[in-house]
Amino acid sequence: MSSPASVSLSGGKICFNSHCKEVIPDHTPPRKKGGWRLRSGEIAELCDRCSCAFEQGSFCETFHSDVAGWRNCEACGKRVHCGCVASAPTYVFLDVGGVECIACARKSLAMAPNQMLSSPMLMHQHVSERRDLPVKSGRPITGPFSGQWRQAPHMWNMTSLQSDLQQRLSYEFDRPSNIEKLAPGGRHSISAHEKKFEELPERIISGSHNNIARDRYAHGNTGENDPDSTRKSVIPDPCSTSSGVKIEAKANSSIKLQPLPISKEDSSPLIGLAAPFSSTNGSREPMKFLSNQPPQLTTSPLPKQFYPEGIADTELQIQMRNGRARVDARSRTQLLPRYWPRITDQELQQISGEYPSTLLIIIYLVYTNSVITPLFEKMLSASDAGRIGRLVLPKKCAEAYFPTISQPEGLPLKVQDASGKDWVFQFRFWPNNNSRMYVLEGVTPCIQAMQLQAGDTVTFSRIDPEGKLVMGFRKASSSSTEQDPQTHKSGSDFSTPPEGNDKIVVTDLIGNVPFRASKASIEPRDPINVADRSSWPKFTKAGFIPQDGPVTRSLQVPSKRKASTLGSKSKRLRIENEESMELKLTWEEAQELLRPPPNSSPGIVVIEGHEFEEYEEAPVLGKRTYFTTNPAGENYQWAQCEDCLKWRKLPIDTLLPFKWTCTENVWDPERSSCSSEQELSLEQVAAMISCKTDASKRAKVKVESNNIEVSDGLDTLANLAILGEGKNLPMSQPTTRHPRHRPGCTCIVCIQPPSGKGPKHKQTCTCNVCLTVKRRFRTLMLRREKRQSEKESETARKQQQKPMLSSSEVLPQVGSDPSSTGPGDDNASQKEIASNDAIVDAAPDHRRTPTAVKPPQIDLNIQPEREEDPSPKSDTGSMMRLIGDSATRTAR
DNA sequence: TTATTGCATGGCT
DNA sequence: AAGCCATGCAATA
Repeated sequence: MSSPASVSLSGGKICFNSHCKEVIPDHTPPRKKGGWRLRSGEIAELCDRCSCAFEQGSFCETFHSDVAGWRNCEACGKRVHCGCVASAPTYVFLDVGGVECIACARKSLAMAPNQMLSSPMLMHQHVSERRDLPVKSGRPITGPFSGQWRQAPHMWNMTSLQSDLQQRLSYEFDRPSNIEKLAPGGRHSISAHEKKFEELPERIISGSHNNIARDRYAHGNTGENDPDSTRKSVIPDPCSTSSGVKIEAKANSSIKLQPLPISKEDSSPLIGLAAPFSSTNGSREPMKFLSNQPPQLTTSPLPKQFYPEGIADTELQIQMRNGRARVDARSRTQLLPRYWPRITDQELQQISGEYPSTLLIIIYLVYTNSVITPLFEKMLSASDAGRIGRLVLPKKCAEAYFPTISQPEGLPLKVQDASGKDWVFQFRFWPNNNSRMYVLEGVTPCIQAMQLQAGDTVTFSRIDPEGKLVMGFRKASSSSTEQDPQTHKSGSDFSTPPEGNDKIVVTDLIGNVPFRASKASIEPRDPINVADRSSWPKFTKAGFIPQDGPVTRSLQVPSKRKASTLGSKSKRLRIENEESMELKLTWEEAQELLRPPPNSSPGIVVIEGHEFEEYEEAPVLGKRTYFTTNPAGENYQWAQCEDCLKWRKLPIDTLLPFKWTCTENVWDPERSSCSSEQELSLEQVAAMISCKTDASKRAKVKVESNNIEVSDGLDTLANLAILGEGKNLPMSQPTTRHPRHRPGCTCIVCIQPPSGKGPKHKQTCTCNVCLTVKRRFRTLMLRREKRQSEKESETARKQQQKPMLSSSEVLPQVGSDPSSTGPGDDNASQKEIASNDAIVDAAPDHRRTPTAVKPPQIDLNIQPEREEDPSPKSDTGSMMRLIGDSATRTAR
């Protein structure tokens, strides 16, 4: 059975279903999901009827009802045909025996993300079957971490941008209705399909989190049972609205799972994992994952935390610790997002592209013996970092994570810093407007020891079960030139853990994003072989070097009130920018991948003076590809198979569906199967992507006010390509809600296209912004052309002479080339391809043409103007003006 | 005079 | 419009 379907006498293929025998006409295109996956990697070809049955999950019911192997789901009792390949994706095994149908498994999965260790088929299906879940309107692109933890390892491994985006666009998470589901049921066994884990340490593989989970919940599954919880436990059970899961782990081969509450406004899970990591050279590096999906602040009372009144002693805290993390999590959801310890989507993508989540957990399992709960972080204000020595604490954070204090004098609080040194701060408050203002007093020595300044971020975490508070920090990158590189690292850089401490010494468990920096220290390797144990030590060998985007510190260190106000403003502006950038990344990613649905052209809507493509039908997500030009000048694009992750060379004008696989490689029959080898080695492909990556790095957009560097979305291979280069990676900053758009706003909307204030975008810039702008431009030009054709016969005749409106007609001042034969965007991209002989990140666009021609030089740096310019030949060269003009007309 | 403390103010979300 | 919080500032040491 090497081929999905045998060939019938009539030339057509016979349905793979042995009970069917129906002939599949030759002209029938292969169904993407028509059948199950064969061992060869191919998809069993079924006739329409069988294919439908398979897709509807009724295949075995239809054809195998009288065959042995049926069992009942342990949870719902539904019949499951075990042992049949056709049903393999529809159930999972339970450790405790028995099976669970996919639906029930999914529910469990929603609450126990470590079950991503389960069948990848399950996960795959899980991801792809989320249409049943509501998608929040208005925020189609959900939080960066949405679903990431629940992806199958292989999904992570092949996480390309589209995978991530697809998930974000396609589904949200189940909201576990009760936490008890976690304890029973058992961990799903590791599927035989998932070869990646065959090499995993036995202690990990064999370990079951069940015990831990039971332990966790037996110990006090909620704060309600905690002694300290009586202080202020008026919070409803968060599980009723919880959707997130926090992962905790022990080195003794177990994982703790803790659902984290998500506010009702938030649909994404809050997933936290913090893990010190010890590499082979003995250094220890923490890791963490956190959802950075900002939840809405709720108005419910804050849950009280674990510290009893007036107690800051670690030993005592231990006694109060049972089940606390859950309460913590509940609290966190009510904190302002800006205080969330976080990792950005981009970082996660980088991480996920390189190291599947499971690996991270495993690494965590192997090397940690503590559970780390990131609590919150705060960017230091000038006041915080000043000599007064008072660190203003976000009220909700203080009330949620620090001991309750009833007197303004507060109590001493012991916090361990990155070096293991204990600090004692006075945690107190001031009455303020019928409220309280919480501060940590006496932080100056600590701040100075950490060499922190305004703009840097301090982080607070907790080590369980000790309950030890740990304080880390993250330097604002702009200080990098001012400081010793050694000290510029985050507080979690822990090359020499204190001796005699059996526990992992937690340094910065929140603010640091180890993967980001570790990336620079990772040697390039095959991202597919993620289970290769030999590659683990490479993971975190070097210290973490925060790569925060440059921040204009001067704006944040005011000395006078006036300046202070400026400082305050600038901090907020900075947050805006940070958020903008984060949003921008997402937006760019989306723009890059979204395209009009088939047989439909986008409309244009103008929002606050900026136009957006509007699709009557849902836009299509396309697969991200990379364009290359070989030495012979031939243009290709490269795409990665969704299944086997191999890279295939395709014609340049090919438009790929989001989930594209080798079987759909009709352009190269020899490589139309996952079993066929890659034309180029991963290294070679990576090298090409590297070219692109470098190029896009050079073309990064910077926000004027703080010079935050923005990276385009990196996908797996791009990650691979830049690994080991030792280059600093940009890091997104904490974000907050998006502010109103105002003059001077540098948010994603207002900076589109890149304004003249910031770094100029070159004509050859292939950043997402530019590509999108070009694409919009082309779209609008085409629309304009169409309009003109309809209204003016004379114009129509001209159009007939030049079937495609040359950009030179619209922008004669921008130096179009007479040889231009296609839309400007295509030309622009092609020019770069031709001139650079390198891969160009191709914004998916079905109008792309393979013809390499000189592009019209669209000025990407013009200042957006909102006034309508009636003249399409405005000498401003402002594409935006043109677009705006066109858009405005279109909107009419 | 300087540092510290406690509270008030006002910008901002 | 309420509340947060960055910071000013007067009182005090």
